[in-house]
Amino acid sequence: MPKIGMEPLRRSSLIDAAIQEVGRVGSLDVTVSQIAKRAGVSSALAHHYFGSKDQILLSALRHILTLYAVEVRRELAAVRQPDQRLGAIIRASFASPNFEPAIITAWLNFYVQARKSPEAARLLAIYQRRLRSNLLVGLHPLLGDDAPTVADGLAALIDGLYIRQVTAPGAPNPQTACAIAQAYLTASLKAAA
Amino acid sequence: MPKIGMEPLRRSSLIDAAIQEVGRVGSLDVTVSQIAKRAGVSSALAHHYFGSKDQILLSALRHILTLYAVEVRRELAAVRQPDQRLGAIIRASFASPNFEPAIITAWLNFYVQARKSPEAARLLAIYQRRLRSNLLVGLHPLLGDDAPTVADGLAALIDGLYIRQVTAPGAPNPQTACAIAQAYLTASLKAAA
Amino acid sequence: MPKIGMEPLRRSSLIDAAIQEVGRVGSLDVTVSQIAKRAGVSSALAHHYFGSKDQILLSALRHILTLYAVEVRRELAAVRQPDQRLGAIIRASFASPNFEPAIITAWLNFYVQARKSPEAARLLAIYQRRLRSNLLVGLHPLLGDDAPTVADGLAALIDGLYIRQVTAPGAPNPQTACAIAQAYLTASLKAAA
Amino acid sequence: MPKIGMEPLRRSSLIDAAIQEVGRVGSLDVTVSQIAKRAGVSSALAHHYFGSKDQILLSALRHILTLYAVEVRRELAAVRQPDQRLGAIIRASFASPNFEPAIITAWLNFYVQARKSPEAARLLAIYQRRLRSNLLVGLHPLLGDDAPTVADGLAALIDGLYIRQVTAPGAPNPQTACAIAQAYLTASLKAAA
DNA sequence: AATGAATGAGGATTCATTCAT
DNA sequence: GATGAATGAATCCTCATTCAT
Repeated sequence: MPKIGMEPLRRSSLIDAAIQEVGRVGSLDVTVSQIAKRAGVSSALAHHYFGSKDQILLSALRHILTLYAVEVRRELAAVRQPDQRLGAIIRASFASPNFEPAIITAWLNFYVQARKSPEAARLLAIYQRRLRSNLLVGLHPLLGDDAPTVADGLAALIDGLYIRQVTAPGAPNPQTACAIAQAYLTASLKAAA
Repeated sequence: MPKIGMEPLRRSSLIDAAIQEVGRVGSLDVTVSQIAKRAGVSSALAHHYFGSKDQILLSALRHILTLYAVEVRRELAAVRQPDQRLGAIIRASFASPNFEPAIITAWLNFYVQARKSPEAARLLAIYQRRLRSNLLVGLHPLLGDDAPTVADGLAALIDGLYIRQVTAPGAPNPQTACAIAQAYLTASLKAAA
Repeated sequence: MPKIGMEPLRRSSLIDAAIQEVGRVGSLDVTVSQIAKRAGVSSALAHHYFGSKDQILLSALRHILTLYAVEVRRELAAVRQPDQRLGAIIRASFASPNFEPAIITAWLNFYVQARKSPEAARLLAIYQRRLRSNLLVGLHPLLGDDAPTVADGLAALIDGLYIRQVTAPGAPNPQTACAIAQAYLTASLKAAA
Repeated sequence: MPKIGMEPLRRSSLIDAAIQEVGRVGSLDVTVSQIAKRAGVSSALAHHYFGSKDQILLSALRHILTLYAVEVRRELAAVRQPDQRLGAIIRASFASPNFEPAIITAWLNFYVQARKSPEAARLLAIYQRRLRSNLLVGLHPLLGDDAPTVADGLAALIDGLYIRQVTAPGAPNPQTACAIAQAYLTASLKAAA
């Protein structure tokens, strides 16, 4: 068993396991043992690699944010025209890897964790700033001074549609959710014109 | 000391204390002792009145939902014209008692709790249905078959604006948040026309 | 069982149990459970009253130092002539309550603990200062400037005789140990004359 | 890498590391990893060479006792007259290699370990017997039947002066400590005369 | 009605030790 | 010879909950 170079594999599978467990249990009240067992290792090993439960959860948060960032980058890379950037960002937010219930549940819980852990708060703030900035880049040429307000609205709408996937029974499916956000954008632009 | 009719007072102050503690700590990881201490009683008494910690938290959730329902009713009662119902509902969602950070934080945490506790899920589902139904009553005359989609969007936007108060640094203030939601409504109606 | 006013009784029996366990095991590697079990309570209760294992051990240290101080005071109170003070102090150091193996072992371990815990170091320093000061009060009229050196020697001799009770097989018994210390004093005075 | 004859070097550096760590931490609560890291090897290697943590500590104890024995032999070898043997033994006890804080702290802790480990107790007993015997050889010609008592006193005084280096703030420096022990000897002889 | 006393169950964390390479 | 990988067995500590008064 003990091969060399196990660390990255273990870290990765523990992070995955943490996200899945948070998704399964529905809260951050998961034990290190549960996470470790799902990853197929002992809880001692989890501590060996991460130092503490908090670090495991923080790494999981970082991973989730990375997944999201990857999706955004992928969608933006495919864009040819500047005015399609906004659509790309919206699509990224509803793309499948980020939109699984476990991931959404984890995300929801990390909103909570950010109220306790400064480091989690810092990471989420980075995400928030980046999203806002991305939206503004797309909105400013079209709306001028009205851009910030629409950006705030769009960000809130995306957030709301996102977490309602797991908090509101009968929430719209991903495609519909995406369409609602796109419609918000279209309507806001039309209203401003 | 043993006064008559202490029970409702005790229950009420314990519920308030629970909400404040959840708001202060930022998560449901509050101990019964913390809640009891804030309410000025022993933790044994908290159990005496509520039976368990879960029941305390559920009662707090019920209380929060009631506060919201009261606000909605108050706003709707002031409405004269049917087409002003939607504005009333939106206003209610951003009215001050519901919009304090402690309450929002508690609300956010109850979204989490609903993933673990069927009873909490049931209560939240009632709230979601009522909100949706209220919105549909106002939207249907104006939008026909498009009403459900706009209702979903509006509900999501309200939710998003709400939780971003505590999860997004630099989120719009209550008035602006309310204005954004109203603008969404206006724009959606205009776009449909 | 649950009567009122249990706290002082529990604290006292836990402290006794801690000293006995340290004496039995021979080191500070005693578990809170062992201490609690000997005191006839749960380990949770030990934590309830003391907050942490360190606090239990520190309280035990305080108790030991108090026992010693009591003995010194008792012997000094019985003294009529100033020049008998030194003999009283020496006697106190070898008096029976302080001279049980468990107590000596605990004392030895607290010397160790003082190298880790500032609070333990502080308490031991107080004991050292008080002993030195007591010795100097008696020695100064007799030896003048030579008093400090003899005081240091006497303190060291007492310490050495004390811990050798548990570290040197075949160490002199309490009476002999006491006589050795008294002889040291006599010889030092004679040598100075 | 695999060099021939690494074993004695590894063992030696691990023993040194163990003593230094015990001195640094102040107790035997040092981990094998800490010791191994200080010695620049993996903890697995430490086990490979010593078998267990206890064996590492026992070897360190043996090493300390050897250092002391070497010092005694050196001082005795330099002695010309039988009546100078006692002075030589006293000097050896306060000679620099044995008198570093880390060594003294380790020594103090080994007194503790002897209460748990029979093997440690055995080693310390050998040291105690040898010291006593050495002292008696020098004292008997001078004191006859009084020799054992003075030997016990001198041994206790040396022990006391020794450990007070690390347990009593403001303890006499090595030279003064040595002088105190010599003075004890002189005074005892004079008193007996 | 109210509480101090008490505990069982459980969780994070540490660490000596083993093993495959 | 040397080590990274891995774990079982503790141990401290917390907390919801119960109970006698």
